[in-house]
Amino acid sequence: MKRENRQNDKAALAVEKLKNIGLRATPQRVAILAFLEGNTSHPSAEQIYEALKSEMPSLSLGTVYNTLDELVQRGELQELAISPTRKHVDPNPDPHYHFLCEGCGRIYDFPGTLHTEEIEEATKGFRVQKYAVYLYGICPACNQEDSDRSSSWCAS
Amino acid sequence: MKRENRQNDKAALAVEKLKNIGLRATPQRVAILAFLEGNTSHPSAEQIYEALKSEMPSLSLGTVYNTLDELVQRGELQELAISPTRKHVDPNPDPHYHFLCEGCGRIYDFPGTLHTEEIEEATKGFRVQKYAVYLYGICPACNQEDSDRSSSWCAS
DNA sequence: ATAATTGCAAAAGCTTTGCACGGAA
DNA sequence: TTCCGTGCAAAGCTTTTGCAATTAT
Repeated sequence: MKRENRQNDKAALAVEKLKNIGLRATPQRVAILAFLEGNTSHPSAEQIYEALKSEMPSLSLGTVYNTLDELVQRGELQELAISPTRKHVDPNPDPHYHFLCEGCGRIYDFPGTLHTEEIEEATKGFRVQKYAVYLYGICPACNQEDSDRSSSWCAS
Repeated sequence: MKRENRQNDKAALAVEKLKNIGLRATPQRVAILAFLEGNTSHPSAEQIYEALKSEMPSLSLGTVYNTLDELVQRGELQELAISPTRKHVDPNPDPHYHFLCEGCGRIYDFPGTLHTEEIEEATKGFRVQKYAVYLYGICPACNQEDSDRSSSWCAS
């Protein structure tokens, strides 16, 4: 019941958002936008498609790509080039940093703002319109696994 | 004459470098490394291939990819994911920022160091091993063109 | 000699595109 | 009713891979 309401809220929000930016509120777009609402997993198009096709079997991957493109162009979400092989999206369009764990592939949000004034003397004449900061390494969960593995390796 | 010597120097440097990192000094690798030496254009694999195939017609694109992979793995150069469609390489492996001009597609180097301590409280438990900072906007040359265009548009 | 490397071509991903049908406004 | 959006399938691009022939050491 609660879950249903949450879903309805997200769907309503999605419809609203789509109308605001001048896009038709099709079931596909609503489903995609509702899925992304408050989602911090930074999914790829494929992952969104996989997540939604059970509740909407007719959905096609092409539509996911098209919808994401529209939403990116209208500034509703940002595209991440943090993975070397796949694009991911972040429903939070505000600038912040991202961390890709090389162990599990998860992408994490980090607060952080780049002060382009710091490099202003170098950027003289350059108009910086946006930026991306990508961090790479090992997340706490995978770090833990590593120590587990080394402990057992030490103990054996 | 001078140009020839410079090329020989670069080739010699390339051979040296390859031996140091335990790779056979094949003509293909030497050509690629010599081409990249001191090159600040951040070429893609395709661009390297195009630039070299006149002087080495037998060179294949696959070899360029293989060589770049080896060099990246051994830390001799870094891969840039700044373009949404293509990977580029930078022969300078030291961390710094990059700027992609949306007007002309050129990639520029910028001095700059990310102080991960700034976000240390958020990164607690995260092991940051490397990072990338990508700036997007309009470079001075394209900016100039823009004002030229608007002036003539105003004047007409 | 021999193990690494090349070139070629095919394959693999991810993403985009074209087009006829269907549905939102 | 009109035009936008969808689904499907094909095509496009960049990158990777397999393998026989070649070559650096």
